Amino acid sequence: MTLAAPTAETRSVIWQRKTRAEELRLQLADEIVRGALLPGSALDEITLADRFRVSRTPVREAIRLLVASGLVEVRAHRAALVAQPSADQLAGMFETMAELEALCACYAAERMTSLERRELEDIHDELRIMVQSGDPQRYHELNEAFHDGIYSGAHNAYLADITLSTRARVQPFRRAQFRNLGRLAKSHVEHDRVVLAILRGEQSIAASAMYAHIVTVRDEYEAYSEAH
Amino acid sequence: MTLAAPTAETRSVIWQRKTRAEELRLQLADEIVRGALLPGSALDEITLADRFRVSRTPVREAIRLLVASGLVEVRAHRAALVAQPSADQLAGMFETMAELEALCACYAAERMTSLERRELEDIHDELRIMVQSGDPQRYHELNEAFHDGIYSGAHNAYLADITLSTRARVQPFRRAQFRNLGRLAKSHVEHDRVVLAILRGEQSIAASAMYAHIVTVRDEYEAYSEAH
DNA sequence: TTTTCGCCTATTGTATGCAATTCGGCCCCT
DNA sequence: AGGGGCCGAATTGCATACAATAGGCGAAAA
Repeated sequence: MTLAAPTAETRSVIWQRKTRAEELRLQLADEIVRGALLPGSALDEITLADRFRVSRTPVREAIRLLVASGLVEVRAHRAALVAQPSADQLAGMFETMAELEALCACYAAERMTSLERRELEDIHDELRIMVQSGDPQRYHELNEAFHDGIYSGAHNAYLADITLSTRARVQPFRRAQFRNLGRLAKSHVEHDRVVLAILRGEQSIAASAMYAHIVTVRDEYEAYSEAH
Repeated sequence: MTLAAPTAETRSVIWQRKTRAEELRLQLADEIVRGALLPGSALDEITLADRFRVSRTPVREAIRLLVASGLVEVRAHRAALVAQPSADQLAGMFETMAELEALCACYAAERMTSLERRELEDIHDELRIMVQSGDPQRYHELNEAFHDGIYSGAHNAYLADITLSTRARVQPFRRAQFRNLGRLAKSHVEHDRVVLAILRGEQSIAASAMYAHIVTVRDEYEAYSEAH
């Protein structure tokens, strides 16, 4: 979800190698995940084409790519909409995400190299500092890196793909969770259990700890959601 | 919105409601999964446009939809290719599929309605007959219905989606498995264990039985693959 | 006043033309 | 003779024009 460093030089190179449709896809996916484009809002082709200074063709291609990834929904002859799953669908996504993350943690405990384990521990330590300094934005970035590290540590590219994709699809519905500093501290305690189990190679403990962590994340979302 | 009766007239209307790109997507996905389009083969836009009597535009859109679903790969200014995962990637897909199917079976054992359980049993019984009559094509269709029944019985639409999608992506690499009549009988015995556990509501047994079933499917593929 | 029918407009879906880029082949140089 | 660079043909990427469709709006009838 992170874009390349925005130097003028690399941007021009990347721009020439990648197609405009691909750039648009990344940009739109980022805006949806970050919440700049809210679920249910319409993706008007002409407006987007005008905004990005391209024709409708690459805009349409980008939208089609996003459709299959689940972030966008279309009906024939209607504007594309940022996906707005029902409560049931969202519950299923959270449930599945918990299982997938737990599975990644299980495999990670089994398969991570010692280098990967050290890197995970480093990120975890940085997160501990963030809890105290209380920078939600930076915490969020490190948290993503933490989970990404576990995905790749599972040594299963396909599993990592669909887990990350699931996380992205759920992300628009849990943006406000890191405003609460108390949540950060609790989250770190949960991470702690996961890291300990992974470092020790305790697969089932890693899985259940991660599952519990995701369930807590879901509960926090639901509590926040009910209150607003 | 109410759906009209499926007379020839309304069918033509429905046909016009869908877009050509969507039709193409379904057609191409079917050909890829069925093996008419082999992994690694090029999807030439002009050839496809000519074949389906449309312009390149809907062909391109269909390809973009398939790209995001993982059945097709593209590089800028190169022809799209039917996805050809490496041995490692394929192994990861099989491993993930086993976990996802096991998870579906677990939830199905917990959540299936009595009607769903009866329908699953019916399909299972039909499969038993197919094993004896030995119609591989019909067996394949019923087998798909069997697994689909478990997916929907899990009562988690998102999990069902990604499991089905995973199955589709792996399908091109296990087409020849039902030629072997002995395999059909063994497969049915494995199904038997799964069905029994689901009907009894034994979640963990259902999951492990399904996991074992998928692992066997993978092993059969690998044996076949090595021999050819 | 309400409901229904039909036209109109705004937006999406498709076709086509042109630009950009890749790759194969040829030529030249060493 | 072999390797590297350059040019051309073919294919994809993008822009624009046109067609088709769904929903809005208004008028007319109940």
